[in-house]
Amino acid sequence: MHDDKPKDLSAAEWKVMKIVWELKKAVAREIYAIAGERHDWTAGTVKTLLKRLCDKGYLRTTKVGNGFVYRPARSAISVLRAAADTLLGNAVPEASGPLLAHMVEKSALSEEDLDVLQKLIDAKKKASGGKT
Amino acid sequence: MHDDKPKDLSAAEWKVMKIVWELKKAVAREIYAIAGERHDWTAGTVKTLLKRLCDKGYLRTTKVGNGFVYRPARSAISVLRAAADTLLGNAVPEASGPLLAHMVEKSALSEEDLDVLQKLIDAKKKASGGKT
DNA sequence: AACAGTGGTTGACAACTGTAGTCGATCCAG
DNA sequence: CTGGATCGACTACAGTTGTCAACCACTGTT
Repeated sequence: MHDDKPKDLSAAEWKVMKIVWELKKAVAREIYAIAGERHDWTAGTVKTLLKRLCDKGYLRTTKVGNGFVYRPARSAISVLRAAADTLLGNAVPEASGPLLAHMVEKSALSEEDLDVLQKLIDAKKKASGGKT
Repeated sequence: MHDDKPKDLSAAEWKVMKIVWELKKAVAREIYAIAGERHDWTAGTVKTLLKRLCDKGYLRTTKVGNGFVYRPARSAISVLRAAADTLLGNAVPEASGPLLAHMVEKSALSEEDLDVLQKLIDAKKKASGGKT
């Protein structure tokens, strides 16, 4: 296609994306409602953001009746990963550890998530442990 | 002064901050040099960014001779934490686990960092393990 | 004291963002 | 089919960001 360089999301766009990721698919009205509640945005504002997100390739639409059904064109996790990479790229290396620690603390993680992380960390320890 | 609401850093500003965080303190010339190498920015560009960072309260300056010595007004880790919180806030909850996993994989972590994380995760597991 | 360098301040300008209203097409109820 | 409700496209507009050049003040040198 042509999303070679996926343009980054702006703050407001993230918020709209979050709504759509949560709903998985949604029509305008639903999005306006949640966005209105959550951020006090008028429909006009959300319209613009939806449009921009379509243009940027983050949303796919299918015509239905009067309007569209919106659904994510990219998974939340993949977009988040990219954002995380940027964040890590901005981090001075000594800060990565504390940064990760902070995030782990702040996150609500399931047992499974914790297991996965635990294993990952174990593996990393073994891998690096081999140094003199 | 006026850092009630620390304005967010823009992408370019992060890059300059990173340089200053790395150097801990630096004069213009040093920053121009690294920024030039790293991002192909002209001195003019960096000047503007430095100015904006001062205005936003991210850099403190002390007059020395002709110009300033720049140094971070906020620690890298605290700024990163804030950015991380934003990121987590943008994440749909199911994604936090995978997100963290991705970041742990991608980061270069010291043994100590790994220890800290391990303990954190253990603690979390125990805390949540008591259910059923 | 005059000058060349270095560096901060300003001004510029296009692109992107945040916010939102208007308008014409479309759909549903009557 | 007619009228009201929706919805997406388009327009608007101020503020932020990315990029820089021009200008001016201060420094250190000769």
